[in-house]
Amino acid sequence: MSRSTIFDVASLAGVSIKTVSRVVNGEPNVSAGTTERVEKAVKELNYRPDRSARSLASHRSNLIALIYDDPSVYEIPSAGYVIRLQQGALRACRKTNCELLIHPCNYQDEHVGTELKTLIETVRPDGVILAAPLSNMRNILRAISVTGTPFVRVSPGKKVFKEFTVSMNDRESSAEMTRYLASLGHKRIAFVTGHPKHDAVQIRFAGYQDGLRESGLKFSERLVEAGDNSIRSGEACAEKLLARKQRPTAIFAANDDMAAGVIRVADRLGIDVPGELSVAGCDDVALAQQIYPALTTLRQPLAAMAERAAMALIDHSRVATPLRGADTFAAKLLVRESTGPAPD
Amino acid sequence: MSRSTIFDVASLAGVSIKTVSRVVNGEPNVSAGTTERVEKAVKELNYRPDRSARSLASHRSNLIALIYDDPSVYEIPSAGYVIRLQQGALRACRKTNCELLIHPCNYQDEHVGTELKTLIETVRPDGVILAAPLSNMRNILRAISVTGTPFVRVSPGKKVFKEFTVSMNDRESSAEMTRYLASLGHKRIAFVTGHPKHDAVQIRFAGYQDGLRESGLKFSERLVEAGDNSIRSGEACAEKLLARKQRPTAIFAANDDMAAGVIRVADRLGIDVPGELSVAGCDDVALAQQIYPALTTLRQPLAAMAERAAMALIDHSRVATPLRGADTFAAKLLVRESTGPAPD
DNA sequence: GTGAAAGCGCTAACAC
DNA sequence: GTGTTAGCGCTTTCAC
Repeated sequence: MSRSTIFDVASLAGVSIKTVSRVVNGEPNVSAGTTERVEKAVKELNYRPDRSARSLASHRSNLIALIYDDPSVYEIPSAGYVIRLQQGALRACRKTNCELLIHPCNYQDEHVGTELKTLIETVRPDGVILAAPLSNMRNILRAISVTGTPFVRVSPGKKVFKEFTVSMNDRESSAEMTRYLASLGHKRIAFVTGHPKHDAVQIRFAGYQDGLRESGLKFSERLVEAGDNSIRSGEACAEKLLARKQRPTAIFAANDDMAAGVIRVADRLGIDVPGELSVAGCDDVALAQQIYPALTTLRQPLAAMAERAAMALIDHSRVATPLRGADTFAAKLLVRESTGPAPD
Repeated sequence: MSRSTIFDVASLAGVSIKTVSRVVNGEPNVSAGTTERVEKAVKELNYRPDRSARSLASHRSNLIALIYDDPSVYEIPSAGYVIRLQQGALRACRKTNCELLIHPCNYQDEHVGTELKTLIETVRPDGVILAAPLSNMRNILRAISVTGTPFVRVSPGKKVFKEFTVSMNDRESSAEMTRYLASLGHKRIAFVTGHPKHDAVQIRFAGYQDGLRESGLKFSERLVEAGDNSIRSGEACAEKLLARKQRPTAIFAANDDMAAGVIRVADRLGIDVPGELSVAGCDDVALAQQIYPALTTLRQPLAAMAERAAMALIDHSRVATPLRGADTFAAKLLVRESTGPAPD
């Protein structure tokens, strides 16, 4: 059985192909009776509009491209990050009959810009979702801009471009976490900063400082160590922080991996978590629930963010809704086992 | 600047559109000089063939669909599994100018069949990659079969259908792991079976028995416990196995999660791994390297398998190469910290 | 409210 | 080797 076309439906329903097109696309100006007959014919013939023909005629591909940094298979955090982005974007695509094209790439590659430009010119998606850390990089943003394809940035740290952006309220959430720790009685709350290139993670540092201030604690550089987002760097920072004579009673790390590193070191040093030391992270990666004690952390609503991004792009391509400004999503503070009252 | 079409290239190069088409598609029967002029024009105009027009005319979508069970975000093993599949399939797609469409779905949903049928009829991919555990399920296989779209099954346990299949040599590899444990001097090697619906995992049990036989050890049902692939089930099995008076000195689990559960229980019971008990898993999920001691395991070359699957489908769609039989990929035995010589 | 006609940009089939 | 001609199955435009 070869596929039925719009002509088959039209002749079965006794109408013109244009009317079928109207019904199929939910356009107005079709009488109820006609609509019904057409729908019956569609069902009877198991008719599905041909994507290619539709795209060719309408100049819309109904394709959304999701671009992200290629996760190393063995870095769970990235794998989970990517999966959540995909899940959110797919949700929007399914609602709207779009398809999602995924494109992992290496943000350190000096040719990414060209690669992405070629990709977009070849595929011609209706919109592009650019996930962090790619969404911060000027060379990448520029390469995509020149194609003229609408794009949305997910979790960019700085709002350098004017394009639409979805992000978590990193600063407020980090302040909230800090206040939460202070509310447990902690006075010496340390912070482990993240990779300097990862802006979102930098903003959390500012939030930490806000939180201290709001809790009436004062900031001290002796309570800050610089990591690079890796577990190992978290360990290194923890070793320094826990070697201080005035050792912190709480450590808040700019991401979960580093927080996991902190816990690991505490374990090695025989420091009880959370009895003697509270540890908090950020991101709620899968690891956060696997380690012992399970990590108190902030969950970035990534799927919701990606869904919003995809939806905005699709709307924009169909009804030309504007694509500017920023949508902020509140992080959720997940209290688990790694935080508790400050020791006396 | 609006996109240039094949006509623009043709007129700039002073040839017909058919000649441009020939050059762009690498078809024979074009003189070197003409080819050169056309290529120059292509470059000058930054011409990219339009996917939709091409698909419409050629009846090929240049789309490959990758279908897999939707990973729960917090189950790392699945996230890593999916990412590896995607990476492999994408590799093949990039080499061949295809695009990859991903479609996570819930294999327990009673309507998956219909869902996938609709997906395929709507998208019309040139081929479908079906990953385990979906690749075993008759209702799903049937739904895809009726669409007539070529498909490849990844890691199906049983070879029920005649379609092309890529898989790991589960049986041989499990036998190898068992022989490896025996070679360390272990006499009582226990096995934790996996979810009865997950066929690949079942075959490992057969491989375990092969390995015992090949090592001159005899099989005993008292050394087997039935799990369901979850960490928790691994813990339950370990509790039973380690409660035996004649306790095993090695436990081989049909997947890594269950092996992790075994290690967790050993830890709780104060049994040293690998001093008093060797533990081995299967799959090399991310978790395998995160736990302490790091898990000795078998790595399924998922990315290579998915790449092969995608490549086979693309070849098939372009040059009608047959799509039958099975490709087997050897697993890699990764010796890490959880296995060691048998205690005296 | 409905329809006719003209493409969208390419490939396929065949002619030269 | 190269060109001509017809579609592919839809949307768009405009007429009624």
